[in-house]
Formats: sequence, structure tokens, C-alpha cells
Amino acid sequence: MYIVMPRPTRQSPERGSARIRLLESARDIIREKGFAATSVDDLCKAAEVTKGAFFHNFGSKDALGVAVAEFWSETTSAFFADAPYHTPDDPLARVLAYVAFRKAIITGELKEFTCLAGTMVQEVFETAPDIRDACGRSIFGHTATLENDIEMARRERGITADWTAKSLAHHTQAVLQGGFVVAKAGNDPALARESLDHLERYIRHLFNVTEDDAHD
Amino acid sequence: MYIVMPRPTRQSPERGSARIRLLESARDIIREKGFAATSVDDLCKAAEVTKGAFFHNFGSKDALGVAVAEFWSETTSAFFADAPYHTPDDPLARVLAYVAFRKAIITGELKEFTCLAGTMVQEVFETAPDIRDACGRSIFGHTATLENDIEMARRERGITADWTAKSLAHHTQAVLQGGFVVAKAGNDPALARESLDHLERYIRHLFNVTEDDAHD
DNA sequence: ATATACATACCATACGGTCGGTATGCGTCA
DNA sequence: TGACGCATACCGACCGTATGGTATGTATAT
Repeated sequence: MYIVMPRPTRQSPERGSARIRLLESARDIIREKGFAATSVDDLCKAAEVTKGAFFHNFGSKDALGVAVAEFWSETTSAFFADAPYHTPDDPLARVLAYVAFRKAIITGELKEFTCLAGTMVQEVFETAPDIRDACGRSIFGHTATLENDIEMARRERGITADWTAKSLAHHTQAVLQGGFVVAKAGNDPALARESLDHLERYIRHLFNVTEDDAHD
Repeated sequence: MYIVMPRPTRQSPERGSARIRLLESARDIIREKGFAATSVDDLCKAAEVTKGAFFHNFGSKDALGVAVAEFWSETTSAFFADAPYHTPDDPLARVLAYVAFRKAIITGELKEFTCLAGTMVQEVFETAPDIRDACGRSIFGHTATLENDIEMARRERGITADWTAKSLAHHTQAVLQGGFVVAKAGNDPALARESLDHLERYIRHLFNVTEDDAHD
């Protein structure tokens, strides 16, 4: 006697419910405990599936690591694409709105707002190149979207200083990731927000904006 | 037939060679593979001691985690205390020299220059509060030394902006930690140095220093 | 003599992974 | 239209090994 889960259609073979439940569980548990400390049994229990389902959907634990990094990349891409910070016509205003938005979504517990890719890559960068690269694609795919706005702002405002849009986008990501690490060390989310205030001040300086004149 | 290792004297019971060898091995291996993925056997093998020595010196794997964070704190404290960036009389010059020094020591492989405390706290912040707090003490103990120079520079230069020396010291640490994460994700140490260039530019701005006039 | 600093054998459990089996979706062809 | 067959999706028992940890024995320093 089997309890039957909703099945995917042949048209969307990736949409098996077990697969998605496992990815969602992995996203949450790995952010909480890290990748190595998360066992396959942990994931199966949380997703309410069996090991058979796990190894049917993912060939190995490492393969799940890659898949969950890609899952993270896709879901966060959609989340940021839908976010309200894109509305200003002024590209610099969009950049500053991005920073404000990142600050605004730092709420609740650490495990709820920290970055899966940053957490995973920290432990596996040397031992699991596939996972490392998947985390890299997630992180740098995201910075690339910000880089566009930075570059537009740079041109529009005629900034000719010795920094590139790419390096500032990377720096923004570094401040975010570092803010998470420091917040974890101090067990205080406010530490992450604090660094974003410094980042905002820095960006305003780079574009010679003193007050709120970047608003649309 | 026992192969006898050099023994500690009763006057310095902490100086057992097995203990230090284990701490040094732990420092290196955990930075490479993370805490959870590092087994007690791994450490014993690398330190060339037996499990008996391990559990004699440390009551548990978690206790080693705390001890190695404290070991890290002590050794890095001594390293930075001896570093050449303290020589300028001008406190701001010392702050900028600190950033330059941190950039200069980012050489070789990632596992050689990244931060043990940051790596560990990222995975254990939720599951091992003792280790988390030990990592926090290491990180914030270090930022406190920088905070002194920042505060002196602030007063000496009459800066009255709406940021504190403590928050800037925390931000500096966040940029470092985040630079490490981004460098791991991109598998490229240059990414960490890149963020320190932005940090240097930011600090110069905060103190209204345009060129090299912070030199002593 | 006693405490320290190990060495070694051992243990219960947890781990990632395998394997044979079963239920369901779906194209095919009579 | 419906019986058939195959692919997909999943179940759950099992396996070999690795894991953190323990118990006991022994050499050395004081």
C-alpha cells in the first residue's frame, strides 16, 4: 500500500514534488547547519521523502549541492527581478535603492536572510569544485545585474575615476557577504545592516552625491 | 615499545607538543575543508598523534573547535601586534597602513590567507554557540585594536560625521571577510584585494584625504 | 606514589550510497 | 477505446565504512 504523492507530467520532468521539496529543505537546513553537517537523512526527513527519492533525483550528495546552488540562483534571481528597487529612472537611484532594499530584507533570524551560496562556498571551495563553481555562478550572476546599473550611472554622470562598475559590484557583494559573517560572529543582524550604511555612504561619495539628490 | 614524544614540563602544562600540533593541524585543515568535514582522525593523522592524545587534550571535537578559535585569536593577535603598520605617528596613517598590510598579506592560495574564525562561524553559528562565541571573540578582539586607531584619527582630525569608530572597524572586518567569500566563489584571491582598494578609498573619503597626505 | 600524557583496542551509531521492487503516467497499436 | 509495455518516480531494507567517543594500559615527571 503506497501513499501516492502528486506526480509530475512528462512535459515538466524537473517538477517532481520530491525534488523541489528536497531542494527547499536543503536550502533551509544547509543555511542553518552548513553543507557537511547536513546529512542526506536530515534532508529526507525534512522533505518527508525516502532515500530512494533522494538518490533518484540526485546522483550524490555533491550533486544535490550543485542543484541547490542552482535552485538558489534561480529563485533569488526571480526575487530580485520582482523587487521594487528597479522603478527609478535614474540608474544611480536604482543602485542606492538596491542597497536600501538589501538592508531592508535583513530581518528575522540569521539563517533566514543569509546567503546559501556564500555559506556553502566557504566550506567546499577547496574540496568540491563543482559546488564552488555553482555558488560562483549564483553570486556573480547576481552582481552582473547590479553592474549594469552601476555602469549606466557611471556614464550618465560622467564619472571617470579609477574604479570599474564590475569591481564596485563585486565590492557590494563582498560587503553583503562579510556583513553576514560578522553578524554571525556577533550573533546580531544589526551588524550586517551597519556595513550597508557604510557601503551606501561610499557609493554616494563615488558619485559625488552628498544628500538625497539621487532620488527620482 | 613506545616512541616517546618530547614531553611538557609541569610548569607549562598547556605546552604539550601533541596539543599544539593538533591545534596547528586543525587551523590548517579546517581552513581548507571546514569544521564539520574535518574528522578527528584527519587531525590525528596530520598531527601524527593518536586519538588518545586528542581526547586527552580536548574533551570533544567541539572543545577543539573552541580551542582552535582561541589559538587563532592568540597567534593572529601576536602576528598583527608585531606587524609594521603600527610605526606611523599619525593614527590615520596607521589605519591606512593596516588596510595596505591586510592587502599585502593576501598572497598564495586561498586556504593560506583566509580567516579560520570567519570560516568556522559561518557553519557553526547556529549549532555550536561555544565555537561561535570563540570566533566572535577572535574577530571582535581584533577589530577593537583597529578601533583605537580609528577613534584617535577621528578626534585628531575633528571628524564629526554620523559614523562611529566601532562601526567602521566592524565594516573593515566585514570587507575582509566578504572579500574572502567572494574570492572563494570566484576562486581568485585578486577579488579580495579588489575590495580592499574600495575600502581604502572609502576611508580616505571619510577623513577627507584625497592623495597621499596621510603619510607621516 | 601519584598525577600527567599519552597509546591502543574497541564500540555504537551515523553516514553516503546501493539495490530490488512497486506504483503511476503515457504513447502505441489493435 | 482499451489493453499493453515501457519509462519515470519513488519506496525501504540493506551494506560497508567512517565517525565521535570510551576504556584500559603504560611510560614519564615530580
